[in-house]
Amino acid sequence: MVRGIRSAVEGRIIQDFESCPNRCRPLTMTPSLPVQRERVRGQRIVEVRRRAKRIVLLLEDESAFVIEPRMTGLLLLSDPPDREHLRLVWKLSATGGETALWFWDRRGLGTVSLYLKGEWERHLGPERLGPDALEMTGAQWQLFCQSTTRPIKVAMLDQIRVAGIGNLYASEILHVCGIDPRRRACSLVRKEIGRLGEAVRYVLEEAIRYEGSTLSDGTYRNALNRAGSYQNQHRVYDRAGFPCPRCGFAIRRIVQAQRATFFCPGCQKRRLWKQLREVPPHS
DNA sequence: ATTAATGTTCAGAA
DNA sequence: TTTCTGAACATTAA
Repeated sequence: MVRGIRSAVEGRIIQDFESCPNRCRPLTMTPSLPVQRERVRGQRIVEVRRRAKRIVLLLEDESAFVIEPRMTGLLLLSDPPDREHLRLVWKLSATGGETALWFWDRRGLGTVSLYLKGEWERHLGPERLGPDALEMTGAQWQLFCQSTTRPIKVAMLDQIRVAGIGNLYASEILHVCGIDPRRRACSLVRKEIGRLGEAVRYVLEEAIRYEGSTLSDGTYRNALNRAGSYQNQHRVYDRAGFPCPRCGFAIRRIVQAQRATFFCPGCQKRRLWKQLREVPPHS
């Protein structure tokens, strides 16, 4: 998302910031939209940044928008999937006219907050969000695993411990490193933790390269409303009953912490993994 | 026609 | 202190 909107947004001045007329309920916004609007009109957006799963728009007075798309929120430069669920628009100055950044959100679970200088750092800081999954060192993964007795899959979704991994990718990551999602985090041995750290980076970078997963309900789209293609690379997610691409076992769906988990009982063993090889995408 | 499932975060309870 | 539960929401599939 950040890469998709950065060049169109950085350096531009916010001419106006408004809700879009539709029949949806208003989004969660702190402070309220009119207050946000008053504060940001006329200000330049100096930087677009990512922190875990949040998008940060830094303004010239050092306040910042923090956007949480949650499940279905999209930041778009044009061409929304439908008019119905357009929620917000930033009207931006552009050379020779106006451009716009839209927030579209089918379910409306997304949030848009405007924090003052000093405030946003706290909301993105260590009490609210752990280290970014893509920046974790081996030593940090060690500490992470030692820090809890919960199942590894559940722990990976705890954004205070490690920030940036969502439900879909947690299943994919554990399959790549051959770890059973039911294993307690604190039971992993050093070699497994090393593999876990590698798999996190491998899967997330791969998913970013494919521009995310657009599932059957048409969720993620990029800034130009184009579907991603990582769903075609899924090894286990949403593939219950299909053969594992690595060992051929039928993929299973279980529920952990009220969330769906997909894994392969054949090559994600409770104990040590066996030799793993590269997993090709399913056909 | 009703119900379950979908992913994410937070408040509040265990 | 840590972990778990339910609510928030819209839409679709069962």
